[in-house]
Formats: sequence, structure tokens, C-alpha cells
Amino acid sequence: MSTIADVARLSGVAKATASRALSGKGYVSVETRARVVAAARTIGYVVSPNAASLVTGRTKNIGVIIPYISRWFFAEVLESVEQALLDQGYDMTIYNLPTKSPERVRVFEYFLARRRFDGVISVGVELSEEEVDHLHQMRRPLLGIGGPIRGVHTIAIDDVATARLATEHLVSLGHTDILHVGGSQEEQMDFDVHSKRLDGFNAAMRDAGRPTDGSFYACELTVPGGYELGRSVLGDPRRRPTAIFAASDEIAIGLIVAAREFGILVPSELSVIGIDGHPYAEMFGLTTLEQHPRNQGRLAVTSLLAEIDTPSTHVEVSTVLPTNLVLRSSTSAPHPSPV
Amino acid sequence: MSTIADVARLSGVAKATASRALSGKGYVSVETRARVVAAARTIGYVVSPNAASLVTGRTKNIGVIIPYISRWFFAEVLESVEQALLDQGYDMTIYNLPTKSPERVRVFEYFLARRRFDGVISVGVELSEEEVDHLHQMRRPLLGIGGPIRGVHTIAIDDVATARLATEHLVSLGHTDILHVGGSQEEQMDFDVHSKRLDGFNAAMRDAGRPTDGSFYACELTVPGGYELGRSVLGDPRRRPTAIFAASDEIAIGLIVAAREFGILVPSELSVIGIDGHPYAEMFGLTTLEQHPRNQGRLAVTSLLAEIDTPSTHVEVSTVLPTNLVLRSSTSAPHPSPV
DNA sequence: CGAAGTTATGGAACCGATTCCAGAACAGGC
DNA sequence: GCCTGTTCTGGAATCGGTTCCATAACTTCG
Repeated sequence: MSTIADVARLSGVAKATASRALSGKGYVSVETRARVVAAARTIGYVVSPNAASLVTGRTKNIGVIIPYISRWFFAEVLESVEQALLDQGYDMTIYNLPTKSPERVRVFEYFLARRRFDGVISVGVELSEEEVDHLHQMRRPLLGIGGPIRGVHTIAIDDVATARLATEHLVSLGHTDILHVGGSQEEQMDFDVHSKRLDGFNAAMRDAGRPTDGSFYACELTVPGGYELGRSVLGDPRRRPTAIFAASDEIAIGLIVAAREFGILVPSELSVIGIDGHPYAEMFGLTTLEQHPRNQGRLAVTSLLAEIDTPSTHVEVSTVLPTNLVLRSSTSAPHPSPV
Repeated sequence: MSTIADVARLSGVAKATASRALSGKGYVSVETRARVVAAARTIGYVVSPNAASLVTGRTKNIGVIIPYISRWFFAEVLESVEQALLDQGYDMTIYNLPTKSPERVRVFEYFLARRRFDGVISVGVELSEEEVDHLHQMRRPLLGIGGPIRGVHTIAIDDVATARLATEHLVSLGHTDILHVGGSQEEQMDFDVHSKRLDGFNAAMRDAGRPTDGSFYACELTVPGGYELGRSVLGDPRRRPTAIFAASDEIAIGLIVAAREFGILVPSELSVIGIDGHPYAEMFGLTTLEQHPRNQGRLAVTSLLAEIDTPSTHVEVSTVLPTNLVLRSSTSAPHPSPV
């Protein structure tokens, strides 16, 4: 493999000049630059990022901390972040870190301590003050997706408001007997996403003058999770609600599948609304509040790279992205057409 | 941030000795090592992988080339690869590269050329001879998952045999009118996965003395893909098959959802079998051939790291992993109980 | 016309490790 | 007691770049 010394020799200049010519920083005459570039091209020279970052401190690599890869939201964020980074010539190193993982300490003390990145994006992981300090100490900007971290710029949707909107949609259709199915506190995602959505639901119900006791069920945040809960809760026609607000589209879809198995008609006998904008939503006619994770990923990259280029004072910014209601066929007024 | 020089100074030895003490290579007295280690610990020293890899050539990082992140198989492989690498102290850098992406050239000529990794795992991406040479030239071992690459160790299931097994299961139940729904040749994954599964299907049908003309439909390899196809194909009761072999569980699930919407009873009126072992398979009672992507990922890491530690001659090995039939309630003899 | 500023280039220091080499101390074998 | 071999340590070279500094030529301007 060729080094910059080879390029310099071939084009008859010093290493210093070759470096300037290739990086575009500093004075180099037009002819010299052309000669150097040509030489580099003919021997197929590519800079060693190792050597370069040793002196500049820049690695052209971004670390991403993420608790799941296979769940929809996270996969979408990951794909969009990767695309955006690739566009800017950055590599992406991922640290898959389940919330309460025993690996967590090791990742922070060993992997992240190696400082192989110019910045870190934390997706859906709530960092402790210690962990944030740890990262700040090595003077690497940090950006969060999914919820606020003290002293860190974060990008997220407003979980309370979104849950409220979803619930209000059901209320406005005339539903009174509304159930909320969300994540359990044990299987807590970071950032209390679950409890925020529950809060939004409760607030909307209170405003509508409805009682909320006994109207929340917890399950795993997956399609099978929603399905299982649906099988155990929707069986008894007398105890069945007329509408359900599911904390995620996956849960909502699981509920719809379960409802169909019981012969319950959606939406006439049961309205279901979710949050996400999952690709399966359309085929199940699911009404949902879309949250566009790809936008969150793209925005995260833009902001982080800007912060890397021109470090600002540590302002704690919190960017709230909008969600939008997509009406499909899983919600309607209760019993609009007698069966 | 502290350097090894700080550690050396604090413990009263030369950098060379400190390096030996910390890496464990070369002669160092027990007391000296203890002193150095203690010093490193008190000032929180962590090696700079940049500086180290500049001289050793080792980066402790593995590159993964992968066409999708969000699709089940790929997400599973990615998660297991990441876990296995983390265990061994390796970082993972991912290059998300849709098959016919315009980025492809750039990734090879720019990103991969930076040689930031000790080895590469290519998941479901068929590399051209040029691309393989490119990687071999920089003396970095390469390992494939999902199909054979000339001159490269690859890990995969036997697609032809697995498809054959699935089809034979349906045949053995007494089905004669069997449909195969798989990926289209246009939306070709690399490695002709689609055509191999079709081949296996055709072979099994031929062996059973069944005609195969008109018994193949193509769709997108997703749940909505299978659903749409199901909506358009299963409508007419007279032209409906008694069994379908779907090339993936996601397609199979889409088909089942569509069938249920038409009021078709599964399995009595329609048997469905898939390939994968998708987490949704169980809730739909889907009979399938499980392929365990996590095992493929783990094995890939073990093999690659072994090859990095002790480079062998470039033998083209091909490891074939087994698939296993999981019987559930989506397959049965045709019309076993009259409705 | 001399001072000041801009452009172009090369030499050398430097980033933070590892490793080669040389030298010293100490053991065991003859 | 000398030679050889092993253990331990430090100095210096090295990896492949970037950047500081000095030098020189060429403009520009009062």
C-alpha cells in the first residue's frame, strides 16, 4: 500500500506539500496540486485515517449507541443515520446496548474510552450523569434521539402530546370506553416513553371527563406482545372496550389480529389507533400518528456534524419533531352501522 | 487525556517498559508490571487504538457490508455479529449498501480503501471478482454470509435443499395443487437466493410428478408484499391452490392475513409454509423451516477472527448450516375436515 | 525604492503508541 | 572463572500522516 511519501516522491515535492495539495489546506500552486493529485491517482493512494487522526484528533467516525437493531424504530433510525453519515464521508460504529445490559459499563469504560469517534449519537438510551460527563470529558459532542438528556441536544417527538392527540381522536369519535395498551414499566425503555404516553392518555381522558382506572394494560412492545394481550383481554364481549389506543403500531397490529380471530369487527365494534407509521400499518388499515424516524436520524447527523465543526457552548437544546395523524379504516364512531 | 508517556513517568519506567507491561508482551518483572498497571489505573489511561494500529497494522475493528438493516434476517445477523465482536473487544463498522446502490463504488474505493478494519463480513452481498480482489489486495480476510463468493469462506443455508424440504412437506401431506410465492428476479437479492428456492420447489414438484407451469408468483419479500399478492391471487375460489410454499415467513404471514380476510380457512382450505423462523411465525401458527441467522452471525465472527489471528492459505470453504422444520397449525392435509 | 503582505515550498517536529536493538544483571553449565 | 543463555530495562526508530516554522520569490503600496 502506498503512502504520502510515495506520492511526494513521484511528483517531486516534499511530504508537506503533498499533504497540502491533497487536503486542500494551505498554499499550493495550481500546477503543483495537479501534479500531486495525478500522482496520487496513478498509484491509487488513499490516506490512512489512523495516521491522520493521530495528529488531527479527528476520526471521521461517529459512534451510535442503540438498544435494539431489529425493532422498527431503531432500524429506521440506524439506516437513515448511516446514509447521512456516508454522504458526509463518515464511518459509523455501532454499540448495541440493551438498556440494562451488563455490557454497559464495559462499553463506556473500554470501547467508548478508546475515543475512536468525533461524536456520539445515543438513540433511545437515557444516559446517566456519569456517562454524560464521561463523554464530555473527552470533548466529544453528544446528541440524543428519543428523549431529553441533561445538558445534551436531543431530538424527539412530544410523547405526551402525541398520546393525547391519539386519545382525543378516539374521544372525538364519541368513544367513552377507551383502553390504553402500552409498554410495562419493567420493560422500561429509557426516557420513560411508556409513562409519558400513559400520561398523555390519562390527561386526555380526564379532560373528557372519563375515568381512567383499570383502563391501562401493559405488554411487550411487539406484534406478538399486542396479540397475546388481545387474546387475553378481548375475549369477553361484556368487558370489552369500544376503542383502544396502543402505544405503538406493532402492539396495535397484534391487537387487530387478535380481534379478528375473535370475530370482532374493526372498526365498528372496536376502534384501534397506534403511534409510529409502521410499514405494516397500511395493510391493516391502521389509523396512526406517524413519527418519521428517518427524519430524526437525518436531523441528528446534521446537527451533530455541525456541532463538531463549530463547537458551540453547551446549550441544552431540545428539538421536538411533529407527528401527524393518518386516518385509515381502524377507527370510527362506536357501532356506526348495526351489525 | 493521558498517554502512555504519563503512565511511564508516573511509574518511573521508560515508555517501552510501560508498553510491555500493559500489553503483556515481552519481559517485564512482576513488580514493575504491578506498578505500571497501578499507575495506568489511577490516571485512567486507555490506549489510543489509532496510535497502536498505526504501528501494528491491527485495528480491532471489523467492517460489515449489508444491504438492509431493517429486514428481519439482516437485523438478526447484525445483532449477533455485534454481540460476538463486542465479546472479543472488537468494534463493528457497518456499511449499509443496497444491492444496486450507486454508493457501492464509493464504499469500495473510498471507505473500504481506508483499511480501518482487520477483516470484512459481507452479509447477503455478492461481491464481484474485482471487489474481492480489491479486499484481498489489502490483505484483509473476508467472509461471506448468505451465498458463495469465489475464493472466500462463506456461511449459508442450502437454499435449494431447504425449498425442496418445504415443498416435500406439502406434497407428503397430500397436496397436489401447490403454489410458490417468492422474490422477483428484478428485486434480486444477491446470490440468486430467489431462483435457488424456486429451483428447489421445481425439483420437488417434478419428483412428485406435478407440473410447475404457472405455479410461481413473485412479490416483494415483506409482509405487505405477501399480503398484496394474496389479495390479488386468492380471491377466486376456483383458481385457488390448496397449499402455498412462501420463500420467506414474512410473505407467508402476508398471505395468511389476506386469506383470513377472504374467509379462507388455514390450514383446512389452504396450507401455508415459509422459511425463516420469524418471531411472528408462532402467533400465526406458521409452519416453517427455521434458519437461525444468529448462529450464522456468531459463526462468522469466530471464523473471521480465527483467520485474522492465523492466516491460512486461501481455501475456499463453504459452511452449510442446517435448517429445521417447525410444525405448527398452518399446514395439514387438504380439506381434512369438511367445513 | 524599501517595507509589508501574499504565495509557494521544504525541513523538522509531532501525534501516541510498538518494537528493534543494545546493554546490564544474573543464572546455570563446563 | 569464563561462556552462554535468560530476564529486565531504556533509548531510538518507526508507523503515516499534519502542521509549525523558516526561507524565498513575487506583489503591492506609500
